[in-house]
Amino acid sequence: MHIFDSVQKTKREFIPLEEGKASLYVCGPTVYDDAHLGHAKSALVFDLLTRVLKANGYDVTYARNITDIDDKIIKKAAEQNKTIKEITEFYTDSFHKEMAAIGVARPDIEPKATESLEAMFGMIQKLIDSGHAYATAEGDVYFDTSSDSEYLTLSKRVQNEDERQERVESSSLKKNAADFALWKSVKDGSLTYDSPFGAGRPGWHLECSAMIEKHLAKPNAAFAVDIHGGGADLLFPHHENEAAQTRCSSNHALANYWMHNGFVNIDGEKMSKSLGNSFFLKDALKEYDGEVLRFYLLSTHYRSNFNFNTEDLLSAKKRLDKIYRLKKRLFGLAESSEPTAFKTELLKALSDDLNVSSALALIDEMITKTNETLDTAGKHKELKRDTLANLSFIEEVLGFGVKNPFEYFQFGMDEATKEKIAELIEKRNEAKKAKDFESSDKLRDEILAFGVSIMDTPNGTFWEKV
RNA sequence: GGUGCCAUCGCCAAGUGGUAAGGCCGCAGCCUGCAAAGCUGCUAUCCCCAGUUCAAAUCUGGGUGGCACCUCCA
Repeated sequence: MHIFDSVQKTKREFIPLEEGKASLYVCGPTVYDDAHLGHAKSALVFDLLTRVLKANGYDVTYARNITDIDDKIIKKAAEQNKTIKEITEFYTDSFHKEMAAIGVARPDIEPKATESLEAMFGMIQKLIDSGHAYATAEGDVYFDTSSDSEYLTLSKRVQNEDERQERVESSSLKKNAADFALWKSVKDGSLTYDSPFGAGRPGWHLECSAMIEKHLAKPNAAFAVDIHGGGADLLFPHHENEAAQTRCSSNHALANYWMHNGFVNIDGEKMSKSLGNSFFLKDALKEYDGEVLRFYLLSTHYRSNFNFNTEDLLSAKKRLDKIYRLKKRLFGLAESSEPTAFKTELLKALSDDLNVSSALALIDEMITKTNETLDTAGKHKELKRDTLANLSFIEEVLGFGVKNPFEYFQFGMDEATKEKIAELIEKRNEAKKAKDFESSDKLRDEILAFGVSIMDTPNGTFWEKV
């Protein structure tokens, strides 16, 4: 399998630190607000990555953190007159629910900042002891970027001297402008923790490095983890700083492979709160089946920027519909456990840096070919068994088509409406039987008015939400 | 200003040296009482200019046009 390494800027073959195993760490959300489509995209990308790694036989350990210590959380709590814990628990819970709705599995490890303080203290101490960090008179602890000869090699950034001078003056206690906080002295009582360095809060970058050491790092490997992922905006300064902390406090570099997913824009504009409802995942879930959102957000390569708009989403839905129609066509039949050429090809496409587009092309070709054969006379027993196996594989590795196909096509329809439609279909079939096509067509118009389409098949009349 | 990314059919989108995947939309047809679904057929030489090469959407240089990061935002 091959992965595009966003630090080396090239596609590299994936060779794990430990044979047969893969460790993955992804920067998760700060739980102070509802998840937006960008969070969904990131979670989806790395959910797909773990599935593809597993399908390739790797024993995957996936960790994604929850940042529950942050100034924005404190601000929100104050605004809503709630406790920090009420805020973080509420948004952690909604994050989990919404991710589940788009088929994102929970990571194996989900560390929280509040539960990782000891690990952070240990890392700060190591950095101080080794001369990579210093405490100021005000009680803050900073990472000394000038002590790390490899600083900025990750993001390949060039320090701007003018800007640097300017910032040094505005923050006189820092040795270098680029130095970042490991521990922030806070004495207002809003949210402070006792530490060997005084009361305060950890710097944001620290938790990821500390959690990785605590949960994933292997003692004698050249890298702490195989893969580190996150949004494209995290490369600098977040990941640059994480990498610096880790290499200066341990005997290994942070990650062998770095993966960064592209951004989600809305109708051509960068997401901003002023754009309203489509911004949040929870609002999108009211309008569309979570799996449609999953399919749509995953249908473009993860490294490209993604432009979310209704037209393309509907186009994606139609594509997913085809998978479900084939499922419907083969509903209730037994599947083969034999390998198929399709499965091999699909995994091959996805193993090439998650080339979902190629995978979808293979899926569509498989569906068309299968339908074509099924349209001809014959039982096609083997084809049906293999096709079901193919569909199962699509579910496993891409998470598409996991629902009951009949329920999928009834998204958002209440029971009363469903019963009403069933009644009208019954009446229409009677009219059809009597060859009273005028009545049957009138009844069909009534059914269509519910926003569904209907289809007469040899197995009866079915309807689908449009 | 610094660093980097991108530009393929009306729309979405693969493809990193060998003569352009797939989907949506559209048109024609098969099927159907008529539809829907399904199936068949049809639709691009890859932003512009120059260069390298037997051969370039794919490499190099220049241009134009988008975009991202450089402010603890995925």
